[in-house]
Amino acid sequence: MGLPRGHYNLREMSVRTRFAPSPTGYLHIGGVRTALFNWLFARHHGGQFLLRIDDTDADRNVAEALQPILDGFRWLGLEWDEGPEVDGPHAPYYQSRRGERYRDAVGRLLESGAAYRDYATSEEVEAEREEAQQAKRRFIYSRRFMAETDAQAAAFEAEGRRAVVRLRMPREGVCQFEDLVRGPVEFEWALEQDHVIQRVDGSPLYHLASSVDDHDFEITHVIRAVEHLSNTPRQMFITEALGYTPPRFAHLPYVAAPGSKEKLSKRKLDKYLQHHEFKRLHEQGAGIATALGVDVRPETFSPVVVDFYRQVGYDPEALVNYLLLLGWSLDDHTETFTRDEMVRSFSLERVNRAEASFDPQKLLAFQERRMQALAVDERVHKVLPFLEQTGLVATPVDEVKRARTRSVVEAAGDRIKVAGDILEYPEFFLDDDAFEYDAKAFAKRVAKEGAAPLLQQFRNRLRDLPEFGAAELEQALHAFVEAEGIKIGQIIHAVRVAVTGKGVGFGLFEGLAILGQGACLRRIDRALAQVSATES
RNA sequence: GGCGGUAUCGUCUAGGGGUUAGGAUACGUGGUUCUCAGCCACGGGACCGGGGUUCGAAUCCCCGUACCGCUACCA
Repeated sequence: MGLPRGHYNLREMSVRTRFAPSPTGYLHIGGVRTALFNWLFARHHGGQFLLRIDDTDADRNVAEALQPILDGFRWLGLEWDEGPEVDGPHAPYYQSRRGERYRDAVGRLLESGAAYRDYATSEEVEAEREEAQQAKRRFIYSRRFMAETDAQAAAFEAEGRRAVVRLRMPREGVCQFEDLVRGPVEFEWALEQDHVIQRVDGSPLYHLASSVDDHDFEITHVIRAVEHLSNTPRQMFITEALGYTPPRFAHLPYVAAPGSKEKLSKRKLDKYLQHHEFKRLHEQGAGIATALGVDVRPETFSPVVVDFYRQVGYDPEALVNYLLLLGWSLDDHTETFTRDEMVRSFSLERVNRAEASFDPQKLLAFQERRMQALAVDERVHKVLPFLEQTGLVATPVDEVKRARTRSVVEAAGDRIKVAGDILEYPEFFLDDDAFEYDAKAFAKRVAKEGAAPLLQQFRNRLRDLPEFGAAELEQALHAFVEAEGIKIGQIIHAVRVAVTGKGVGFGLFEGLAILGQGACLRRIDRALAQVSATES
């Protein structure tokens, strides 16, 4: 504890950070948190944030797999200053198109002796590794197949061997650096392997490409997840061997799975679904997605993936605000941040060092708070696409339906927590004979002994009402209750079920007023007809 | 196995040699109400263990323990 953090002078430096997604087809929630911190750090210092595509290993369709990721960044409002689609002075930003730079770097490393051609097969190296492990020794590659001269290389090649390029790592001393989150860090060089930086086929490996690009793109601060902490020495070695100045490093704790300290993974959805709250989050989303006709297979639809939140109608500000506080805090009480406030107050000094598990409940709480803070019209705007997508209103929506939507949103109030929750109220958009009755609620409230006659009488009162506003309706119902000498519960639930099909919902009088007199009467008649049909 | 990291309510966290260890979320109880949601009030809930230093340790040091990460011709 109390480790000194890095103090450095940023006045003369233009801060440049990067996030480097591989084109996998989805944007991982943990990745977003890392990207967010990079973005915030750059914005805070008035610098640039760039996106670089790590596709050195990709034989897939990069464009297709990249699109959802770029869409995700845009949805979250994490605009990049240089990178795919926007380009910039250091283009291209795809590693697959920078082969020349990497080959050049390998050539220089070879020339200076910082790297060597190695003619061992992976099996041979693996055998050495096994042997060391058996003997409980540290594994250090023998460099048995190292070719230092062209003659040696030719000899190996005559045997039919082909070379990878390995780093000639130091075998004594320590690698030290100051991590901006974790303080001073030390690794023994001798524990480092002679990492491969170029494959047999001549393609570059990650550490080489990354180190070269970070220099080429003038990255000043590499902010990434801790799993890269132990990769740092080899990258510093490459960087320095190339004669470059290494960037500053900051290693963030990773986002852990709900209720655990394990790294959150895209592949373990089944496991997370055993976590009660995570399951609820997923189910709530799946309900909305199903109504939308969205594919909910786990490969594409998972709360681990950012797209999930976009699809079910979360507000990106809520997600970002939640993620910000996962591993970072300003003080002991500030929870809600606007984008400007985040940018203004973010600093690496206040990043936590321990991993933080993803808490679905807290995310939902941020989302609810955010929705509550939005004006009705803003919520209407968010909700409309969901109604359009399900055909509940036409595209584009007409003024009548827009007004109806507004009324429902206003009446539903806090009940609409994510925009997709509007789909809980289809009865306000469907014809009087098209919405469904919840069988259980119907049996309990309408088909129940004595309920129908009361409903019939109250229907007639509604028919005779000159004004059909919520206040008049409330007054009418209370008058009815008093006249009949019944309890309010005996009639109000029956009316709700008859008119909305459900036992639960927002204020009944608001609901009746929204539907209007004609619809209410027709709906009650429909319910009463259904009662007599079952009775006979 | 080796190397590295981390440890405060269930969860996210603030704090930090002497505090009633603070907030948020979740949870419980009560209130408001036509149901649900919300809102209001109240409540229970934490410094991983053991040594050491010290008048005093949750805080500093050491040793354990647990959890996690890395240990690729992946990124």
